[in-house]
Order: sequence, then structure tokens, then C-alpha cells
Amino acid sequence: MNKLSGTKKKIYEAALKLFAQKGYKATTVREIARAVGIQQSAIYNHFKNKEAILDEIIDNLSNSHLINLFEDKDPKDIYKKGKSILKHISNMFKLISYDTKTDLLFRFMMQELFNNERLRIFYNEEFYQKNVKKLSIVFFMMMQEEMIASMDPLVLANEFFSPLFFYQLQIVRLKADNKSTAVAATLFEKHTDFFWDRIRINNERKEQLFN
Amino acid sequence: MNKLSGTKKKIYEAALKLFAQKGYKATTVREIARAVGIQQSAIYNHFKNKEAILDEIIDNLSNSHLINLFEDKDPKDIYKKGKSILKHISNMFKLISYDTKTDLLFRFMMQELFNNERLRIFYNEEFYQKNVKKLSIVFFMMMQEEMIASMDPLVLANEFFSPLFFYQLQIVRLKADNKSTAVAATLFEKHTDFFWDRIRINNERKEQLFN
DNA sequence: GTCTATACAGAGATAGAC
DNA sequence: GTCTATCTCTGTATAGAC
Repeated sequence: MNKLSGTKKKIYEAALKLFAQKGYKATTVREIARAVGIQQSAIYNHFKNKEAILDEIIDNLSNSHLINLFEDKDPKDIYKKGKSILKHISNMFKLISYDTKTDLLFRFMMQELFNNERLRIFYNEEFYQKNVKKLSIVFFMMMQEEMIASMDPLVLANEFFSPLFFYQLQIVRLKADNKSTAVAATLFEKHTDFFWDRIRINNERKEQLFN
Repeated sequence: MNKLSGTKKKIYEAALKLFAQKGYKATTVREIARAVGIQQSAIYNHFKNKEAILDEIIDNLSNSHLINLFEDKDPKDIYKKGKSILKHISNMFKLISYDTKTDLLFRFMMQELFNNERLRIFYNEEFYQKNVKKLSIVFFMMMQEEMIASMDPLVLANEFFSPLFFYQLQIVRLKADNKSTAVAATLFEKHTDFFWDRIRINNERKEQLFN
């Protein structure tokens, strides 16, 4: 996507912004053109039609930070860091909520989720399943090393993931109304603290386990 | 809303269904009329215009089960039930996800959240704030009675609420593709178990507290 | 209150000159 | 590759007969 010609990239970015703000259907080709600074018909030199712009945006979601919470790190390498890796992931969610570009992608995704089956497939496989599975591997390894209490890793992964998603939605929603996000933003860290304290095996409990 | 004349109610319900499925903008007045079985122009005998239908739907959200998780019970009366009240709320979320009518309202709400400021106000005040505040009162009372560990009740309320919301979204999304919701449905209960076990003060810990 | 007919505006897309 | 002009279709809304 970064290798597109100047105008095509401008169209892509203007469209993404408008789709995220008003939705795909409510956005007109004329509006996109106006945002880019060209005539409406010139759009068709770069995209076959309006839907082709939408498709290109969906195609490119996979490259975004929205889904790469682990930044290609292998869960098996990072679980040893314990709480700090959870802090890191939690912080990724927070950064994404404030990053102007990724914020648009998230808003676009939520906006069109029920209108586009390809998008739902992306959401399910790349955004949800992939991340939750990686998380559950991390938790599974932590259990084996007796860093955390033993329970269903997949449930644990869902429990860790879901509040982060919710708080992200909160931030993006509040930003849509130019409201303060300060309180919501603190919840990312508080979630990790709360969660880790719940599952960790501290010294006392560890002694109990081995006695 | 239940006191509307026959046709007006039919229009309302057909519109809600279509708005929830395809979004407000993508739904045409003709489609609504076709679903009701009347001519497109006849709609205007019952609603001033298309937007008036949308407004009426938003007005009526407050009457739905979507927001009345507590069914008008006073938090101060129910906290004593401990875990079972959490189970009850968790189950309400699950039921809502499967109830055909409330499911539509939820999907409609998520669909139009970023397109309608009034809807965002409703979401924030009625769906989120109101329920989370009631929850935090419940948790606060539980803390005072030393049923659960002492911490910020509002954080706790958010931590309990957010996975329920997320799992509800999962169910509604999966249903949109006619996929199985069995696994996702189990997460409601597992969440409550996980959560309660985290915060409750069991006998051992209680003894530690008092010694 | 519903119908047919129609007005009117807005949207997506194409043709052809430059 | 961009422009102007235009086509065609679709959508909202109104008028007026029944």
C-alpha cells in the first residue's frame, strides 16, 4: 500500500478517513474526490469503482498494528517476562486507541463489521482468534512454569483480551465526541494489575502448593 | 411504542430489522414498505420522513431489556446474594444475545454507534454508565460486608462488565454469519466464575484478615 | 390510509477533449 | 491523468385520486 502512486494513496487515505467517520454507504465518491482535491471522475483512473476502494482497505488491514499485538514475537520466547509482557500488550491497545491512523482502522472495522462479510472474517481470524490463541500459548507456558495458577488458557486469554477491546472502543467512541478519555485510559493498566494479581502464584501460595 | 396503530408498528419493526441488518443509510424506504406490504409513499402517512423512524427507534431503546440489567432492582437490596447476583447479570447478557428482539437492538446500536450522536449519548449514559454505576454500588456494599476484597469499585465494575459486552458482541457477530455460538456462550459463566474467584474473600483469607 | 404518478436531488459511472 | 459533460439509476418526498 505504501508503494502506491501519489494520487492513489491520497484517495485511499481520504476514503479510509471518510469511511471511518461516516460509514462506507454514506460516503460519496464526490466527497472523497473533494478531500483529495481532484474531480470525481478522476477517482476511476485509480480504482475500478467505489467498492474497489473498500476492498483495498480491507486487504490492507492485515498490515496494520491493529492486529499485530505481538509484533511477530513468538509467544514461547516472551512468556518468561511474566507480568511485563501483559503490560506491554495492554499498552499496545492503549497506543492504538490514540494513534491517529490505527484509530481510523479500528473505527472503520467497528463501523462496517455487520455490513461486510470479508471484514467479519478478518475480524474473527486476524483480530480475535489469532491474538487470543497467541495469548493462550503465553498463559499455557506460564502455567507450566508455575508462574500463574492452572486453568483453561483459552478462557484466560479471553478474559485478558476482552476488557482491552472494550476500553479501546470506549476511547475511540469518546474521541468521536471530543470528550475526555483520561479516565478510560487508566483502565488499561488497572486491568493488567487486577488480572495479574488474580492469576499469579505468589510466594505464599507457592509454598502452600509445595507443602 | 406498543400502542402504535397496526401499520405504524409494522413499519417500526420492519425498519429496525433492516437497520440492524444493513445499516440505516443502506436501507431504503422502499425496502421497508415492501417488508410491511404497502407502497413506499404510504410510509409517510405514519412517519414524517425516514429519519423520524430512526429517531423513534432510538427513543425506544430506553424501554428495552438491553439496558435494564437490574430490572429496576435496587443494588442495595441485592448485593447480599453475592455471586448469584453476578451470575444473574451475566445470564441476562447471554439471554439478550439470543433474544431475537434485543439482539436486533444491540446490533442496531453497534451498527449506528459512530453515525449518530444521540445514539452515542444513549450508549454512554444508559447502556454503559448506568449499569456500571449500579454494579459499582453492588461491589462497594460487598466490600463493606467483607464479602469481597477491597479495591476500587468502579474499576471492578468495568472489569466485570467489559467481558460480558465483548462476549455479547461475539455472539451477535457469529449469528450474523450463521456460525455456531456454542463456545462463545460458555464464556459468560466462565467469566463470572473466574471473576468471583478473584475477588471473593474465602474462609482462609478471611482468617488471615482477622488475625 | 393507501394507491399511482411524478418531481427532484444525489449518487455512481462513462465518454471524450486536453 | 485530469477535466467537463452527461447518462442512468436510485432514493426521498409530495400531489392528488380513490
